[in-house]
Amino acid sequence: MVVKRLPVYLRVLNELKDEAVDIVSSHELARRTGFSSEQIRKDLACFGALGTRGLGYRTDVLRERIRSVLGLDRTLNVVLVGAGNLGTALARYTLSRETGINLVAVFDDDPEKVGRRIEDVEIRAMADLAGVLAEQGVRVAILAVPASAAQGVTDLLVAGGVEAILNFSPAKLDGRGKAYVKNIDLAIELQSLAYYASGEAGRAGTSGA
Amino acid sequence: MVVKRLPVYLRVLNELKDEAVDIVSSHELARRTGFSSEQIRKDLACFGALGTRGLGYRTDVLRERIRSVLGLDRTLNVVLVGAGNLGTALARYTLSRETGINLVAVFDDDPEKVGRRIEDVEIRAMADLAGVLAEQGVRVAILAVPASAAQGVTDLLVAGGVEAILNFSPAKLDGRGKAYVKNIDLAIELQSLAYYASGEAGRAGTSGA
DNA sequence: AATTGTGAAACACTTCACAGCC
DNA sequence: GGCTGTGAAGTGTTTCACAATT
Repeated sequence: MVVKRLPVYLRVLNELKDEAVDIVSSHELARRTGFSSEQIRKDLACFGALGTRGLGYRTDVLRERIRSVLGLDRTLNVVLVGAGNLGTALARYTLSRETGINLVAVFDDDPEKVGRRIEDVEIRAMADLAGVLAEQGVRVAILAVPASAAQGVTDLLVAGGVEAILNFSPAKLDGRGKAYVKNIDLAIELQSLAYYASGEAGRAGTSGA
Repeated sequence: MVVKRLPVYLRVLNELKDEAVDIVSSHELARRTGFSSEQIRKDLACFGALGTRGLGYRTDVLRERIRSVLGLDRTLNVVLVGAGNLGTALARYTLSRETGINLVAVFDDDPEKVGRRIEDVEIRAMADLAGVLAEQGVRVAILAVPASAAQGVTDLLVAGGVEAILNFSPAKLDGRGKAYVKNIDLAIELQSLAYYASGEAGRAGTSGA
């Protein structure tokens, strides 16, 4: 799928911007991303011819185009639910990097945690969730709650208008036909690694999620 | 790819074990995993016919078979490099769950952190890395260091015999033909979500990594 | 000469359809 | 009747080969 590669292009384009490189070829992008040059040309062609034959692609044009396609040219308000170890780390990670993503609030149902801050974002009670979603026009959420609570929280998020959920809990979630759910299950990733370390797989630098 | 689904089956089989269910059909597995029943039968058939026609699969047999295929029937020693926010959270996560994975050590190059403990695992200096890898027969590593350090650490890990690396740093890593590298880039996942929240994508519960 | 853009071929993965079995 | 196992068809993605452009 194309969309998984776009943020990779964006990362490289940001690096190129720092290096003050104006023009880049699909071959150079291939070297830096690990994708094939043909695939890169196909990807880039699919949102309008941008390159110049014999020369390459203008980095600034490409960067803005990808940001626009991803919707990162508009501010993206995100909430995180679950302020445990993983949730807190994810919050700090999101806040610390220039990803174009604005974490507006963190929620947890533990009264002990409510009122604390992660950097300058307050941890709020679940009761406030619907209000914040509506007020801030939040359409993306990160979920880092126990599996048993995951579907319930998902339903609250969907009811509040959230359209995309990044789910770190080990549960199969139903977006109720309204939200896209992307699962990242760390236990699954670790257990998959066991397989690759057992010697069965081909040895190659593979670009995962 | 089959191997990404095996840990999902394993999770469901563990749930079924808790529920004292002895036999399960591909349809029930489909309901619980979100995969299609045909796909499940194909997956399970690929490591030997295990089901009984008209009945289903024996959960205990299936569970042991999958654990064996994944290599989880043998103890899997894992190290983690990088004890920042994310690394620490990953360490706690790995230690807190019954994943069949044994975190033997955490490494960091910050002298401030060396000597501290995460649960009962000590944070050690990078200088100790090669020794621990050899002594404990470590073949899997988790990488949560800044992008700039990632390839250097990868080379140390590969030199020490590591065969699979779960990489959380935003960098394309080269396993030098010896190690399988699986990337999980949180920034990429978040930026991809922006796309799905912009209304371009079909609305369905999608099972990601 | 170098590079993009793209139809065609190759490949991988998923779904369909149904035979075989309990 | 219900379920597994599987060849065949379908679908989506990647690679190949090369024409078109600067």
